[in-house]
Order: sequence, then structure tokens, then C-alpha cells
Amino acid sequence: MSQPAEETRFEAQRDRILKAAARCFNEKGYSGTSLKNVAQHLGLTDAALYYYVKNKEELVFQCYLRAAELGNEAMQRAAADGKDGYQQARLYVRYHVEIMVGERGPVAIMSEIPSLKLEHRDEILELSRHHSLAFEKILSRGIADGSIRDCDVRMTGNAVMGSINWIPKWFHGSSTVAEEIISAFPDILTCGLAAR
Amino acid sequence: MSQPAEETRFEAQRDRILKAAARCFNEKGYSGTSLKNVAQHLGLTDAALYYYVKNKEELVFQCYLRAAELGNEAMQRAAADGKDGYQQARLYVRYHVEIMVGERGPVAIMSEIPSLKLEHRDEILELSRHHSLAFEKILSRGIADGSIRDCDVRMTGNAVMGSINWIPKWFHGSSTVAEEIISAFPDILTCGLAAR
DNA sequence: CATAAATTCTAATGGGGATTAAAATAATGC
DNA sequence: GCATTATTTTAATCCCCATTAGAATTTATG
Repeated sequence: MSQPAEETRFEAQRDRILKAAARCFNEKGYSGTSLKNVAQHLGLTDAALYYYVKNKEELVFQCYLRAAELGNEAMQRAAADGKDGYQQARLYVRYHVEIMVGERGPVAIMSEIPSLKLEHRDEILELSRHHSLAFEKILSRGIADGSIRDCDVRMTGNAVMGSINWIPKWFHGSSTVAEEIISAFPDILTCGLAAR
Repeated sequence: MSQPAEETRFEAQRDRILKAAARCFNEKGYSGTSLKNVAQHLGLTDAALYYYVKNKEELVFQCYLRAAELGNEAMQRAAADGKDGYQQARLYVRYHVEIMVGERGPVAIMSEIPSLKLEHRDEILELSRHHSLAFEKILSRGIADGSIRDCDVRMTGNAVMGSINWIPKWFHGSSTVAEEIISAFPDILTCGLAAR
């Protein structure tokens, strides 16, 4: 499901463009990155990108779409693999973090949704809400089955996802740091800080 | 220290500009917000802003400087008020969150440091590092005094601060939500999710 | 090889936005 | 009220960048 063995030259190049764009957007924001910027990362000309995407807005949209897909994948795998709500929440953090700092990254953080045109914005917002709701559902399940302490699921969701979303702001590709993140974040976000 | 009774007309207007700019930057990013955008929030013309800041880059710089000051204030108060490392970490979250969602906000999130010119970037990065180190020191203290479980302080710092930094992306000024944040975040970030 | 299709480039075009200088208006001190 | 200072506006200027059309080049196909 992740790396189709059958991939057109076109699709491959398109994926490379999306990744390069994601890196740029994470670094300098939507308006802060020019298409020339993205193209340079691939040894291309800005005009060449138009062979793969209709325009710049479409490029961000696709980046966000990919981010939503990957986030959703982590969520679904977590819900499938975890035995109780707590384990599911923990696995979600692990899976999502693994994707973000792994070789499938960089993943664009959806930090400039207002830059999207109305139609796309609505679609992304819906996916985003769906993602949040899925996590809140996991939390509620955990509270119900006694594995998670009683808490405000909305706020908890925001807190946990914020922590994950912020990663690209300080993580820049070091594989050793990636290992540290993967091994530390699930504990931090689900066990808290208190001793015992 | 926070609201000087003696405030020049000039300084007052300048503060209003910084806050309006912070709101815009949080919403649309650095390059995504035009000076005209910021000015409109205050019923001014874009050119008028140049009476208060040298240029746009200076405007972001001042916003980030203010953000760093406020973050630092939270850190120092927490270190002073908390009895052990755990209490200090908890208070830091509380104080910082209170500032960000309170009437002193909006506070600019430092998400586009690369847009700063080298000199300013270095200054902000140093303040940022100082802030992180102060929090890591609190964590280490907590581990030493037995109030915080053994953990990777670097990663824990990144996780906790990321969660806080992301708040402006989904918080838009509702005072009831502000209360929820203040009451939920300290628990979430220091107690974790596990029941018992 | 030769031809067609796929991919990328070169060279415009146009608009938006940062910036500035000078003029206009508002505030303040005497 | 008058003169000085503080504040804001109007009206350019300039540069960057998204976008496009058409040419050039590379790749695939027989």
C-alpha cells in the first residue's frame, strides 16, 4: 500500500516534487517558498513543475492531502493493533511519529490552511476534523475501558497532535535524532512526566 | 513589569501593531501576511507602520522578541514558584499557556525563523536555545530530586514546547476555550494519559 | 534509426507587495 | 491662536514571483 512496485516515471517525479515542496513549506511557509525554490531542490526549473501540478495552490493542497493520508494511516493501524484505548493512543503516537521522521517524510505540516482556496480548504478541514475525531474516539474508548484517566478528550487531542505537528520545526533529517524521537515520544505523551 | 502605567502614545500604538502582526503571522505566516493586512486590523495604512518599525523583517523580529520575553517570564516564574522539578515543569506549562491564551496574547509562534536576517536569526535562536535549556534544566532537577521519571530531557522539552507552540494554530480567542486550555494542559503534559 | 510522446526549458507577461518621499492632517506646548 | 512636532496618507517605484506559450530536448516505441 505504501510503495507501489508499479510506479510511472510521472508518478515518481511527482512524489519527489511533493516531498521537496513539503520540506520547503515546513521551513519557510507557503508564501515564503517560491516554485523556483522547490524546483531547485530537484535540479529543475520552476516552469517544469507545472507539468505535474496545475498551480502552486494545488501543490500545497496535494501536500496536505498526502499528510492527511499518512496521518490517517497511522490512526487506522493504531486502532487496529491496540488492545485497549491506551495502547491505541500510544501506538498512534508511535506510528505517526515513525512516518514523519522516517524515509517517507518529510510530511507537510498543515499550518497554512487559510492559504488554500475555499473548496480545497473545506476538504482538508474535513479530513483534519475526521483525524481529530478518530483520536478523540480512541481516547473516549480508553476512558470507558479504564485504561486512560478521565480527561478532556478535545484538549488532549490538541495537545498530543500539536506536539507531533511541531516536530518538523526542529527535526531536520538526522536519523539518530529520528530514533530518539520514536523511542521517546510515545512515553512522553502517554506516560507524562511524574515519577512512579 | 507587564503593563507600565507610563506608556507613550507611540509605545501603545507600537504594541497594538505587534499584537496585530502576531495574529496575522500566526494565521498566514510571514510572507503570507502583507503589511496592508496588518495595518487594516488597526484602521491604518500600510505605510503608517514604517513610522514604528524599520521594515517587515524588523516587525517579525520584534514579534519573536516579545514571544521570547513572555516565554522566559513564564519559565522564571515557574522556577521560582515550584518546590521540585515536577512542580516547576507543571507551573511552566500553566504560566506559558496562560500568557498565550490570555489578554496579553496573541503571541507570535516562532515558526519562520529562516525568514529573519542572519543577525536577528542568531539572536532569536540563542534566546530560543536558552529557553529550551532552562526547561531541560528543570526536568533534570526533577529527575534528580525524584519527582520526574527518568527521561530524555531534550526530547521531552521538544514535545512539551511543541504542544504549547501549536496552540495558536487552533485557538482563536474564545475565552471559554482559553479556560479549558489552562485547566487541561498542565495535567495532560505532566500526568500523561494512563489511568491511576 | 525514426517518429511520436513525454518532459523540461527559455522567454515573456502581469500583478502584488515592500518600500520611500513628500504632502497632509492631528496633536502638543507656549 | 501659532509654531513645532508627531502621526498618517497619497502616490510613486521597484522587484519578486506565479503563470503561460512555445521551443527544445529527452525518452519511449516500432
